[in-house]
Amino acid sequence: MQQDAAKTGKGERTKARIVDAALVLFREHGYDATTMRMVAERAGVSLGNAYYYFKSKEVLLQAFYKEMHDAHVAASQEVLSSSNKLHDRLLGVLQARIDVTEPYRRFAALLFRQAADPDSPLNPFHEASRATREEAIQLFEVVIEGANVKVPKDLAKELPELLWTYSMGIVLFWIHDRSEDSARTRKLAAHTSDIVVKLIRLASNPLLRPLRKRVLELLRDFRVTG
Amino acid sequence: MQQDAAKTGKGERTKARIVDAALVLFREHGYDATTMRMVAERAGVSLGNAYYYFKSKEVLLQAFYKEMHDAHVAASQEVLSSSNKLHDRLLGVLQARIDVTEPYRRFAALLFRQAADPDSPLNPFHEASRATREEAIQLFEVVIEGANVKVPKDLAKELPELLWTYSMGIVLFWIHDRSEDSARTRKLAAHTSDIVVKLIRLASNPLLRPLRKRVLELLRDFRVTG
DNA sequence: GTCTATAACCGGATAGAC
DNA sequence: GTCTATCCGGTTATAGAC
Repeated sequence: MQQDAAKTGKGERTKARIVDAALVLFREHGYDATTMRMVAERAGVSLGNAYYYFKSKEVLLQAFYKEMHDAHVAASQEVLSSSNKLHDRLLGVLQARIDVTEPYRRFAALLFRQAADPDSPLNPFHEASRATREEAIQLFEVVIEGANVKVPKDLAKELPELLWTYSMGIVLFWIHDRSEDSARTRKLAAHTSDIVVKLIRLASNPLLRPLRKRVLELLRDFRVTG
Repeated sequence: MQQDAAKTGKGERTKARIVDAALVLFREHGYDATTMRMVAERAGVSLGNAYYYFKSKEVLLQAFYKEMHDAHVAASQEVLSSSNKLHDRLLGVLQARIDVTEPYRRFAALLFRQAADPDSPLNPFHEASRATREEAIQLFEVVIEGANVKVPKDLAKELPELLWTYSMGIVLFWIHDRSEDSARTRKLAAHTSDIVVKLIRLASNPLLRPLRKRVLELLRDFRVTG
């Protein structure tokens, strides 16, 4: 938490060495085949020492997740700065994620599995991962802000989180997608993003205001996240 | 696979003893705290023997899942035979599940976590669990069949699976729900089931036929299940 | 070929000395 | 903060009984 920018403490460096070792080994052998003993050895520390810094093997995955997220944001910049069409922007961000995470599909499955566990720190609804989640949602705020669409204020407020949820659905599909170069997921993203944009327009229709109000209220009331 | 109805083979009985032991211990101590050695001892078999019948600790959970499903179907019968209103029937089935599974919320989380793994036999999209999944979807077929609603044929065909998916969403919420007696989930089910019924009516509107067609086509094309 | 038992392995996790 | 030694439990190898 607190940390001198000038001299990075010894602990910090050791910790970084362990993370680096884990990332390399995870990439090379996969999560299951990578043992904590291997991680410790590569990092040049003892097994017990590795556990001093990381309570479990599982939490080492978080580092991996963070890395992927950063790469995703970077890869999204191109579309986001070149088009103001909602559909292009949304689809572009989805495609960027596939591009970036494609080599790590098996990993993503692990992350997803853990995320499904209510008690896991990786759980996206969990307090511990609030920051990560909010960062991910922010990306969709940018998607909307830069698009030339008019949506009712009430909907606009919830839209980023809704789109994030939608994108999580795409990820879920992708995890099960065995097609070459994730072609099926790419197709799915292309088709559904178009529909999502249409649904946003539909939901913005004044005639549907009562239903929309109700759904949005529900979302607020039952948001799992505090 | 093949098995005489008359004399249950010795193996069958041993297998049953192991499942029974596991279910009791899981209920009593939870999944993690229950060791395979405990299960074996309680079943009166050796550890190796338990593994002869069950390839892993994980597959023992399937027995638990099956038991819950059967109980859910049974508990659903009351509403299904007493009302022909779609909303009542749908909500009734959702409530029945909460009633039945309430004591096992922590378990359900484990099942869910495993189900999220593409390679797990518990994965609802996995070939191995096709039968279980179809059985679950069938329940929603009954929900619709006995209801006095008119929906376009194309939608009717997909509706059971759609409702099943919706119900899985409720389960996901429930897993994270820490409220007394799952009160929040019950409220969520009540509110959303009402909205779902309204959405079905909306989607049945002739004006929305083109969009509906498109969404349904998408569902068919991208069904994860073969 | 169907079933059962014993012993060992392996790796995640912890205790406690320095 | 770091190490060594150890535990613990899922899983496997293997040998033999029915």
